[in-house]
Amino acid sequence: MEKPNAPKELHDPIASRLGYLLRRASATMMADLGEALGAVGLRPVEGTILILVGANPGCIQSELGRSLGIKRANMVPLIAGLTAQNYLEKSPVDGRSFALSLTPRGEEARARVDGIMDAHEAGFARLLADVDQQQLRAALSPIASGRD
Amino acid sequence: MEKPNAPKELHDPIASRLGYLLRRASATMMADLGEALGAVGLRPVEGTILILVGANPGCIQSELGRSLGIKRANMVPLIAGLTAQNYLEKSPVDGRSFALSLTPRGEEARARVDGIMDAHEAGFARLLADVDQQQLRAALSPIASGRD
DNA sequence: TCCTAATTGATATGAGACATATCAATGTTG
DNA sequence: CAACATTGATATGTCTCATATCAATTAGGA
Repeated sequence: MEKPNAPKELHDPIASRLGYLLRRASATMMADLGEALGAVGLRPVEGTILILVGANPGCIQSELGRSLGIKRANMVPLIAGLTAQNYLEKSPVDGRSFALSLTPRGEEARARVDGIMDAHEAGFARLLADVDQQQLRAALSPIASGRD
Repeated sequence: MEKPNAPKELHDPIASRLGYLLRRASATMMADLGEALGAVGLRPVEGTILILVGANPGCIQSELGRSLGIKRANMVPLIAGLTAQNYLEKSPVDGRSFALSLTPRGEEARARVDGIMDAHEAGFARLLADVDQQQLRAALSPIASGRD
């Protein structure tokens, strides 16, 4: 046989499929971001929410959910957790909804998250030296918007 | 105000991040593939396994797991399910592992899955008319291989 | 204005993906 | 042979995501 003691590697006709590549690439980046955000004690979703609230003070959790593709029901524990940890503040705007904003602690965390995300993306951008980043984003955007 | 009755849309400084785009694009394609594969009664993972076993008859489930980035523990119910439904056959090669192969029913399903996946990818390829597909795959591959 | 619709936050609940720890049986290697 | 690694399996826990339902509230059309 050609390579007697080589670890067997399967022929993979799936590896070239776009959907599969997206899934695996996304998982890789999510795992990396998750580790990086461990330094702040936040998960990627939570970091994302802080950034989004920072950019949209006064927004309500339903809007956040729509923007992130997260169902209302699943936003509840997320916002509750961030509020309980004093990252977010709620103030009633309606009889039913609350304007969200960052607490000072939340703003501090948001800034750290932003820096961590920059570094995280820069690391992967290095893997893509010879790829047109603008074109890559242009390619992914319409797919990402496909089902919201 | 500028647009009185427009549904509020948040400013989203996250939407341009590569990792986020990958995650959303991947979710969109997975959902679409999931629907398409509903016609065969298989989930995306299961379809992928049939294709992989078809291309590598005699492989064992640990190899499949490594190739797909699925932990050994999580392969067990997958292979058991496909075997119970008579898509896969096991024959002992070791005292501990089994050579996997497609049953006739499995081969038939594999062929249908392959066709469905082709159509599925073609649909999204249309969204990327002006993007170099080769370059896109070249960009994603190194990221996808980052953490296995 | 009044009645119906839709929206919001909340709760309960279930499916699926993925991880870790552990185990017995079996191979492999020094 | 003895130490180690691998395989399949089981149990278990977390996280994401989905649906159904609810009460309160708001918005819109007749």
